[in-house]
Amino acid sequence: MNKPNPDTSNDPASKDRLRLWLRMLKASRSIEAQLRENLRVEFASTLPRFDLMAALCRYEDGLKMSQLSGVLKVSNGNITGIVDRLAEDGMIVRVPVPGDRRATLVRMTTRGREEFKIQADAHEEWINEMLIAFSGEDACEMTHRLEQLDASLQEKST
Amino acid sequence: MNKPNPDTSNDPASKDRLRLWLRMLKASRSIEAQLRENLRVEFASTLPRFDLMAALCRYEDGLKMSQLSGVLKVSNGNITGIVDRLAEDGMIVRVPVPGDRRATLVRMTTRGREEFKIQADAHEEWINEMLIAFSGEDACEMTHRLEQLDASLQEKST
DNA sequence: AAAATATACTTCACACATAAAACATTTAAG
DNA sequence: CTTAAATGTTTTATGTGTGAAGTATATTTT
Repeated sequence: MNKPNPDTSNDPASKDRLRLWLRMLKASRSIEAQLRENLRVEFASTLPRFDLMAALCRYEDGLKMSQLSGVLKVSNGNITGIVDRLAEDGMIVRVPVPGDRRATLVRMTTRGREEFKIQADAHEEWINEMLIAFSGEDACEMTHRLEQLDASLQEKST
Repeated sequence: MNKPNPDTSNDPASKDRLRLWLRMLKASRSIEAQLRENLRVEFASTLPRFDLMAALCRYEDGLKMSQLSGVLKVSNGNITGIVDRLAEDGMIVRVPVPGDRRATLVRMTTRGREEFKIQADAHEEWINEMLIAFSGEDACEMTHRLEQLDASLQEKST
């Protein structure tokens, strides 16, 4: 009775790691929820739209649908819908790729770039306020640890 | 030209905090995606279902819909759908609340409790493997920092 | 060059997620 | 006691998110 599961009882750190994950999940959900709310209220937009524009802004020449899907790590079908709506709003355009009629290039419009600049500045300021509990140094150290985690996660999936 | 936004240029730590957030988001999305995949493949289930059962298991007497909504911090309407599907699968039951015909109490079934126990053990082991890059001590320290963040976030929203 | 494969994207069926409106019931006010 | 306000839940409209199937076009094999 009350015997812990053998798999996890082997590793006394298991509970500590679980606690860490639950904390991490709570913190990131909480921040994400606030960002979504801010984007909705201030810019009538959403996080996926913001993320997609952020990705596109890093590539002056635009990205193909499948590249967007890879960069944002969401499914192909999902990208279709987000691009549809952003295109309707005139933030981005679909451009045919010469020499390959299957593919579509997606590029920011001038209006999209202007609008994104405003949103990105606000976004940085929101984050700055929410993470005010971390000094610059604290933040760098946490980032470093999370980079190690990321490296370790990539290893496993390879 | 090239003048940084005045709001954020005031605080030199702003960029460090933004980097931290992007890392945190990447890490938690990556872990969440793996958990979702595991739940789907191993148990034909989802993270929202798992979360709801986890919440319910902490309350032997069950929870009302609105309490579930509060504990899980998702909208009322959302809870309705997840409860519908879990009830269809016999994991939980809706029980009328005597004296208040508006409310419904939701409780785990015996089968639900058995099934959740299996899933929760697997879940802990998945997390243990994914966070293997952190020693028990590292994990505790990170948890501590995230708790500080959480406290700071709660403050602002109050 | 015809047939098999691979690639790029969209569509589909489903499960979440939200805010807002609708509905039912209870409680409070006058 | 009857209306008004508050509470508890569901419904609706919309926007993600997924995996799998479908369509169109390119590429490779034979």
